[in-house]
Amino acid sequence: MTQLPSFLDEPDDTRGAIMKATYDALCKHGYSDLTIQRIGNEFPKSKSLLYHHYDSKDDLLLDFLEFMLAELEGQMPAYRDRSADEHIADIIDRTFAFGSTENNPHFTQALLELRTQAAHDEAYREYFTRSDRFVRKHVAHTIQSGIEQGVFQEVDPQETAALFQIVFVGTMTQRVTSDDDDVLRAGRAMFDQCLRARLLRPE
Amino acid sequence: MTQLPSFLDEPDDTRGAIMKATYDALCKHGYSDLTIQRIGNEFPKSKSLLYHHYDSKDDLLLDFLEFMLAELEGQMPAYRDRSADEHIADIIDRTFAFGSTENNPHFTQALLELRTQAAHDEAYREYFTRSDRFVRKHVAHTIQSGIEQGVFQEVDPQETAALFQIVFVGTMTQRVTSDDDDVLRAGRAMFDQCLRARLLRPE
DNA sequence: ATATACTGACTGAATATTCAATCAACTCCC
DNA sequence: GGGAGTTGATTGAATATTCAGTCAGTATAT
Repeated sequence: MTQLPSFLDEPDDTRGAIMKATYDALCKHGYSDLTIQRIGNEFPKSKSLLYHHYDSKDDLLLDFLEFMLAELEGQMPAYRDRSADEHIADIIDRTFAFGSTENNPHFTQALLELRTQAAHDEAYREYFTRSDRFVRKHVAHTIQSGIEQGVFQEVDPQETAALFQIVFVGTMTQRVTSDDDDVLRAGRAMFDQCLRARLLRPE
Repeated sequence: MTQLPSFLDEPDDTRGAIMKATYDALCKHGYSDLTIQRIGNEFPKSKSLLYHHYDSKDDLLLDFLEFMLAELEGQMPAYRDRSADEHIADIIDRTFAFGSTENNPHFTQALLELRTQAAHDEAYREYFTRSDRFVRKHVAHTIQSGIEQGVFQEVDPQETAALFQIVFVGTMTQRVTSDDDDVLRAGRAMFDQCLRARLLRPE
């Protein structure tokens, strides 16, 4: 039942099709073995067409990165009418479910492969720095609300969000690069306990 | 003052020299742009010699991975005669210092680049799965001691070690792939607080 | 008929790998 | 002790493959 992310299913426009092809090729071969040829192979149209829509391989991949980050940010759950602790619980759920067998493991893999390029590529690093900030702001804001609502103790929202960020990328990296599936389950259990101990207001 | 890791300084044997050359080339160009030619450029001897010692590029890189993991495991601080909470504090220190500007940022970068290959390379994944287990066992053992010594509350050592693992890879990934240097500082502050709240026995 | 989407064949550069040939050291026999 | 054979380290040049990018031209839709 592990299917293609919906946002890539049956793309109608050419760009969508190219994104899907890139996604498939990236998952199949990994970033370091990702070639225009291989993207072309996953693409219903011809390889040359890619150059009709993009100036270069770099150009294409940068657009793909933008596409992926937009999707990631779009997955951020809306605050809506829940209480802050329910919302935080949801975020934790999603953090640890991110990339699990039921939920697009390949999306996570692709994202990590892109992310690692940031080690050497200035442009990539800027994208991720920006995207991280967006996510952290969202989390910090939720924490802040929780404090105001009186459900959380008085913690520093920025620092808390930063820890969430670290745990998020840690989960992602761990899931994609290790076979040991118990680490995430166990780590989450302890993370829950720790957060409860520090964050939740005793009733 | 950010110098070469000592374990790569002035290698006397050929293998050591190849490892150093590979390390240098990897840091300089990144995994996806790592070529035999470039390794050869960092190598005092000729490029062809690499094939005398290794069957293929893959073969060489796999040996390099083994080399790096051995080094990583060797960096694990010894328990010695300290109390468990001092030792844990040391581990946290090292976790968040890992790859910081003073401490071989390139080593961390290289390690992450290798690690990401595990996403689509079975052999790499096995190596990291094993290495992770080694580190977790060490941490779990320390926690266990702490509980027996009465300095820690009764937590599950496996779960605690798992959280350490996630935070460790998260720190590593974050440091290498983002420009925002405050995340680690802030995340650590909150992690300290959370751990204290859950782990430390109130005096 | 014009522009836009699209294709398959092609190219030069880069890349991994191989090869034929030195060279230095070591062994073994007399 | 010294020559003859063996082995491993080393090299520069050669080979086969892969890759990003181009181009001349075909289809298609307006």
